[in-house]
Amino acid sequence: MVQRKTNRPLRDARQRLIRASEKVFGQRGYTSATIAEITRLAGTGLGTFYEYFPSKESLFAQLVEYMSHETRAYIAKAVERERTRLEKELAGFRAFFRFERAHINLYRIVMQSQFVNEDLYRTYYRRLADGYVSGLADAQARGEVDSGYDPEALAWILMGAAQFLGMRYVLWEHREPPAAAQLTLSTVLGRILSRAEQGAEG
Amino acid sequence: MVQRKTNRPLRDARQRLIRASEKVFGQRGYTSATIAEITRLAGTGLGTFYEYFPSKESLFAQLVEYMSHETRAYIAKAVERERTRLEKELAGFRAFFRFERAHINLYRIVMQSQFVNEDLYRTYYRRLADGYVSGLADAQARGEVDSGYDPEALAWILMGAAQFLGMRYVLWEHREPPAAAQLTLSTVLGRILSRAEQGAEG
Amino acid sequence: MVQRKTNRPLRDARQRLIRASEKVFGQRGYTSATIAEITRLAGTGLGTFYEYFPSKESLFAQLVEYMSHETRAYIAKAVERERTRLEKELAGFRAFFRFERAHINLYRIVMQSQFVNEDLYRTYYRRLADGYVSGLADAQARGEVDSGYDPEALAWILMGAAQFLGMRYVLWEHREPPAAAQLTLSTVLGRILSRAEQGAEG
Amino acid sequence: MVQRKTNRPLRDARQRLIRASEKVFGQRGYTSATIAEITRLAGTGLGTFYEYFPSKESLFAQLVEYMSHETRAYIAKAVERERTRLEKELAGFRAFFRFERAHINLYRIVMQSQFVNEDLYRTYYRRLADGYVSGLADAQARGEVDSGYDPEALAWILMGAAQFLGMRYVLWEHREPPAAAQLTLSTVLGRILSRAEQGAEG
DNA sequence: TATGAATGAGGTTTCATTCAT
DNA sequence: TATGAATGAAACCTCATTCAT
Repeated sequence: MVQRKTNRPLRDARQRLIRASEKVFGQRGYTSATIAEITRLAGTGLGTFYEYFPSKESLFAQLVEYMSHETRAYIAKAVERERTRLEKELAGFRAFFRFERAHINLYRIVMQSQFVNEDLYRTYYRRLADGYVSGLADAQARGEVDSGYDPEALAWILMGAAQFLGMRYVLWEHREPPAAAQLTLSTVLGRILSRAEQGAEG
Repeated sequence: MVQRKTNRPLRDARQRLIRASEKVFGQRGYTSATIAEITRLAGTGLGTFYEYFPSKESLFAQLVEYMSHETRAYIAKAVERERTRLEKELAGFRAFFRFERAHINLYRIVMQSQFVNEDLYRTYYRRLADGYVSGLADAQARGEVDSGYDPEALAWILMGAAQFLGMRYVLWEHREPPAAAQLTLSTVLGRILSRAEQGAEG
Repeated sequence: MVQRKTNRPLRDARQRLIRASEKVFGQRGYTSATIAEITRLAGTGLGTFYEYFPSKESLFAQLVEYMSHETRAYIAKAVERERTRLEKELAGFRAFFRFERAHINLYRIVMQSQFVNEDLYRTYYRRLADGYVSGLADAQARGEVDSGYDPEALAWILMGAAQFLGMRYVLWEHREPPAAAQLTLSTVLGRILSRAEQGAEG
Repeated sequence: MVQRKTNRPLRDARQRLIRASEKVFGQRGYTSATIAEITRLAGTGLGTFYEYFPSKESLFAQLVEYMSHETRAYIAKAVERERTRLEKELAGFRAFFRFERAHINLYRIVMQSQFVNEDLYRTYYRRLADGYVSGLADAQARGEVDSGYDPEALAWILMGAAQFLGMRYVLWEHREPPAAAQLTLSTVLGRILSRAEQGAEG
């Protein structure tokens, strides 16, 4: 009852759809993004979307998962080259800024996930936090970091700092934090991560 | 079906709508929230909504604006009682957690505003940052805080820490950060905000 | 984000939708029928449909329910005027043909219900059968009808006869069964419903 | 994913598709049935369907045609062994129930055809009726059956009885009509088909 | 001959907004 | 001023059919 037109084979339709959806989700937001716009940008037919993804939300979730792995892998690689906890943290922050800058649309997607499927979002940060927590706990065990800290709380403090600096400079101004900010950041990290017991309140 | 049928002016219809929308936006999210649900909860007719607000987005924006003032006023009041910058910061963080806990729905609204109207969101944090920046700059001028810091960067670092601790404990677990986290927080703030020049990198 | 045009008040929108849907369901069939065509025929906006019915299937089910009540009420009224079981049966058959003729579209809807929601369909005939069964059992108790019959089986035999004559003449040729058919029918009913024990096999 | 990958001709692909479609049409219904599900069940590629059938509707029509021949052949064979009209009718009814039970899916297909292509359905019953009509006319000519009957009307009455008993017991309860129903049926047929002129109304 | 990726028309449903009352 | 019935744009998703391989 319904007729169709042509069907020239597609190259890499899946990749093209992912790439297009990154852009559309990132710029329009999850709700305003439409499958039609994604497929238009990808140069595929509308139905082709559903050859590769079972639903709009599913693709979105895949994108968040992908970001989760990529972010952590990228940061982990940058961190593993460093020696001290402080150096590792600094390298981690910088890697995060670089990565975010290279994937601004994907980053917006992570933030959106809060309102699409909160579990996705929590899992994203929970996993990121776990990396921090174990790194900090190790450093504490080695006597490198003040053992009075609750590693969980410190992890979230550091993630918050990274996220907000990233938002302020990378997301909003499309650049990495300027020199003054980077210097402030390293001072702050240096003070937090030294072993000296001074400075702690009662 | 059990609604009022007369046309006599509604006592505080506007306030009731705002209150209802707070809840609905906070729980359903901006997109899933419907005017119908808001008016149902407010006990007004559907059309009444448009007597007080020109659009859904407009109400949402007002809510964010409202949150912006309330948050800052609440924190400012808590802070002004304190003497040193460190005490002020600690009091500020704690006030923030309390406020967030008392207005969880409103808080979700702030986060959503990113995807409804990004300006709202930026303005919210920009204003919050401005408070921090001037407080920090004053403290630096008084020699109370390390003058090497870029106040802007430090403000975003501190806001990030507050937001993420708040998200982790208040938003997700509906409680204020536990003692260990609070202790870690005060240690961290103590180290960051002391004047001592040690600990800074390069 | 979406603007609307006008909204002249509608008279009897619900009734107009029901009437239109009867026609569209009856002629196009459940699946081919579209809400758009129903509302077009009813002269309402598309969205108006959902002011009165929660879904396409729901309206369809209501139509079948409605037919169930109407058919039985109509037949019951025709039957109650008659004295003997045979007269009642004959009157019932004729009432059925008249009713079917007056509601051809609705009748098609009943048949379709088999493939939309089988319970609807079964319930329709189950209820109709129950009426037959109790009428026949009463007549048997009074000694008016051969007590060797299984009333359930006889009910379905009679319903089948009515349905198929109705289909053959009313549905397909839009007329009541011609005289020869009516005569045959009354002969057949007469033979079946007489008390005489002759003629039974085994 | 575990499908054949070569292009060698499929053994009986056509038969396999027919068999599969029988099941899928019978269980899902015409509209809900998908070509993809049919080919999956048949173990052929999706495109292969169109090597053998020009369209979904065409296959469906073939199935109905097939049922038409099979039903009549099966009944005819059962009937031809019997002598009297009454015996033939009884044998015909029983054959019908057996056949229906063995082809429940196909039977649903016949009922659906009403809403796919009404001609298919009418032809199905028209042909079945023709068999009855000529059998009854012959019996009337031989003086075996009351010559006052309109054979056409009687044919539809008998078909209706068979269909409804079949629906009630075979389709819905997956068994042949129980003894009491069979006895009632033979009594009814016996009374209808005897030559005696008594019992007719008016 | 056999395959399955590609296609897009078409359908149902939602909901912000309007406006006659 | 308060109301809610009316509206239709817009979105997601399905699936029969085509055709390059």
